[in-house]
Amino acid sequence: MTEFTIGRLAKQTGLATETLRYYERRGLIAPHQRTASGYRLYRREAFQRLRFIRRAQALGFSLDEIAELLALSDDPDQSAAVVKQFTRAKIQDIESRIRDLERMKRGLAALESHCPGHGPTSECPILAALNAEDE
Amino acid sequence: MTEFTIGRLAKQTGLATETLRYYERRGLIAPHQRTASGYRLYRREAFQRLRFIRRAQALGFSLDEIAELLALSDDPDQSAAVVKQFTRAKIQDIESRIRDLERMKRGLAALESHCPGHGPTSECPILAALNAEDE
DNA sequence: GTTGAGGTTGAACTATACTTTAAGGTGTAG
DNA sequence: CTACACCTTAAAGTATAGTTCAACCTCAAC
Repeated sequence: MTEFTIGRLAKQTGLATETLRYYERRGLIAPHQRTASGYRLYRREAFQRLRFIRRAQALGFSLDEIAELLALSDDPDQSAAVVKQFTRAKIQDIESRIRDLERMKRGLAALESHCPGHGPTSECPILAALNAEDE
Repeated sequence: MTEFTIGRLAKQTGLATETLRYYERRGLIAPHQRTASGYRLYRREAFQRLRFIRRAQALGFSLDEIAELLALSDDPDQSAAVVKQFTRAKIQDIESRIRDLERMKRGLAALESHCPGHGPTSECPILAALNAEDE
């Protein structure tokens, strides 16, 4: 069997059929053809494409970005330089998000360490800090 | 002047009037009273409450969580223990997100270091890795 | 031939934090 | 008295990644 209905593809990839149709609307993956009655038929390449999507998602790329990556991958005239630049930008984006989260974590940890963990909220240093006049 | 219309409160806090109305719908802040014609009137406490919201947001709390924090702050019968637990849970949440991002970053950095940055996409190791058969 | 699993579509819903729009009332300065 | 800035509401739109729903069609088995 070299062709799969959407349900088989879904079962084997662990995705929901609705997700596959959603990816199609987003331009990420299309069935190779349709049956006379309109059923989607996918070939083995679909698994590869979905694996690409899954891996790229795990690396932090959005579906829009993945669509761009797939377009680059599909077009032999494109340069690897574009992909590298894309990757670098994503690394910087992630580094920036990590810095934001580290800052939040430090702020929370400082508050948490001052809280005795008992008594009324009126004496809670965490709430006091959020309410404080000074900056 | 001890009372402020929504526009004045917005200007002084840097928030949009729509955002203030949105916060009201979300149960975060309400005007002290209304004029006969329905205009919202806020008192000085509103600035404090909005500062609380801003700071809590900067620490990574969602508006729903901030609503809970404000409710805890408003209720003298609540224990500081709840706030401390809340803060701990948020720290763990943030640590988990940082770990996810670190993992992504390592994956991207590994790919990026293998890419020469020139040549056709067909020879791009980044795309190759995303397409690769093996796990 | 009917039942049940699985397929089709478009639209609406989820979560988060707003922003925008539409249609209309209010307050004040000239 | 008429601009014009500012206020009101409810509803819809934005971005992201789907999920759920309604109404209907198809395919294989019994």
